[in-house]
Amino acid sequence: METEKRNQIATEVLSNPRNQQEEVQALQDTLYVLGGKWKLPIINSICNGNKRFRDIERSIPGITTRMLSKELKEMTANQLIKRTVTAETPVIVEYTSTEYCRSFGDIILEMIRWGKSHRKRLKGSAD
Amino acid sequence: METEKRNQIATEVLSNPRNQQEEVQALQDTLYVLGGKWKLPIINSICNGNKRFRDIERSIPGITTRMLSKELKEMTANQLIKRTVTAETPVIVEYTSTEYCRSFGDIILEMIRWGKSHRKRLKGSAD
DNA sequence: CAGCATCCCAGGGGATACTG
DNA sequence: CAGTATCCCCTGGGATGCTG
Repeated sequence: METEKRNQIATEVLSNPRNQQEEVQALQDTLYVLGGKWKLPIINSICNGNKRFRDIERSIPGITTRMLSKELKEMTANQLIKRTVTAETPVIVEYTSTEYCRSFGDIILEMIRWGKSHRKRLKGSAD
Repeated sequence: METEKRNQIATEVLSNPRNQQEEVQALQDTLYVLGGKWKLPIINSICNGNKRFRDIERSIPGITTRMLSKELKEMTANQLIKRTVTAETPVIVEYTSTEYCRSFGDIILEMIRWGKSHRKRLKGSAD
């Protein structure tokens, strides 16, 4: 194996230390926005067309109403999603994704792809 | 705006409910492996060629020795990185990425890209 | 259905100090 | 340099129950 050859994620960009600082910051920014266990699954769910509270809830294994409620509120405040109330006798609330929200699409796709590729490893090997 | 047109991240795949279950699971798997504040920055750092403890530490703003130590140990156990001891008078330890580790490359790239694009928004708007 | 309120706990994670 | 050890706090997040 070539010890010389540095492990690099990308090409020239990352080899520049000056750039690396930027990269790290950018990465941490993203991690900050996406922090927590549920934001990405929620975004994913809504982007997939789920609009109603219960629908979203059911589409995400393991989430509780409390968490969904909290995140939804926070994400609405952060312009990630839009909350719309339609009827009011039996209240109908709908959540939809904003452009901002959809900007996570590629990240989510990559993560789904990764998850699929490595599913066996998660089960196969002892922790 | 077309209410008909579902917000979709991808094309045909996601429109199938059967598939969606898989996607969610895959997403959550990935989130599980990558959980926490530091794993991705650490992976990124090591993949960028940082090998020594101090170097990695310095390359990640905000991380503490404790956290780095903990994560490094865990990630070594999980085959994400490899730990090699060279000299022993002044102990020299080097961390290098495994193939498995590098499989996160695309995710990291996407997140860096996102972070760069949305930097202004993070500062511009009040939380 | 669409949530809010409460209770409660594990553990993620920071600060600081110490060792080989 | 390369960590380990403690102390300690906060909050993410689960369970459960209640309201409009």
